[in-house]
Amino acid sequence: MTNYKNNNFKTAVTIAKALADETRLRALMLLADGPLCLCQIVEVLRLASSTISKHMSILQQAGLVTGRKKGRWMHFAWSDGDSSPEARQALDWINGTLRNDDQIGRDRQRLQEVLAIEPEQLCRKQNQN
Amino acid sequence: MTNYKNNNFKTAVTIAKALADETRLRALMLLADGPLCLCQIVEVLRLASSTISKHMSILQQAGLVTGRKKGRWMHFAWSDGDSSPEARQALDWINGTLRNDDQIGRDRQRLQEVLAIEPEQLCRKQNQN
DNA sequence: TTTATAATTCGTCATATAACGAAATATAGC
DNA sequence: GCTATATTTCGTTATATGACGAATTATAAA
Repeated sequence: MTNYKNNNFKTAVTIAKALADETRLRALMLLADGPLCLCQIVEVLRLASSTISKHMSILQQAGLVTGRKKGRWMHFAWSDGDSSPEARQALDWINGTLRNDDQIGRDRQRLQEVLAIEPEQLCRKQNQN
Repeated sequence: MTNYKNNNFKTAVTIAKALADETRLRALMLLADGPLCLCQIVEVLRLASSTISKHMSILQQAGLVTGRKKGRWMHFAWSDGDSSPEARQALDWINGTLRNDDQIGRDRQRLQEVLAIEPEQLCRKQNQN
């Protein structure tokens, strides 16, 4: 007999909602090979930085992604170790499902181009409009 | 080299969207022990039958659930065998995550009461308001 | 064929969500 | 301290979604 309050339900809904958006899935999959800063994700997905920031916040709240401030830059990464088992399983599912997807492949290709640009130059370009 | 068009992305988004709703997760988990007809799900979740019908349709489109007409009744069940691997993995994830959840447990308990009532009586009650 | 009824579809409303640009915040470098 | 700048927060707008009841559809029984 246990009094343990099993609250996986809220967690699962939060995770599923976080995954239920094309932009967030693409952003999540961009992190497959390592951390990225916001402006790099912005450059690949071609959306406003405020929009991407909100999306990353939702992914963080679901425990799928960690965001660490390194100087002026935020480094977003998959939350492998320190996340809930539910989040880790969800990451496995998404990664297994989308690893070979075409859209994700195109995004990764564009990421390679973006990685060739200095991050500083990238952000300056984005903020000068 | 392959020309195979890998379209998992749309599939994954559809599945994640299907899972991103409390009512749908509860309905999905109600099917853990076997098929149910619409009016039974309606009785447990206490929502309008049109609402539940829409939810089940979304779960079906995502490949998570099958609906078979048996006479006047629809029998909804997990789509174990004939679904996409993505859907099956998603089902595994959700089932593993929510199997011991409190909310899901309460729903199952109520399902036991509902299963004690004849389906015919159940539906008549629902349609006479 | 007519009637009853389980489920679905349709029309409507209220709420939630995603997008943007502008303003605010926080950190690095001077 | 001040200035530049990467990111976040805020306010707004358009679209998506979930709920309901009424109308429709499809099947069983009479």
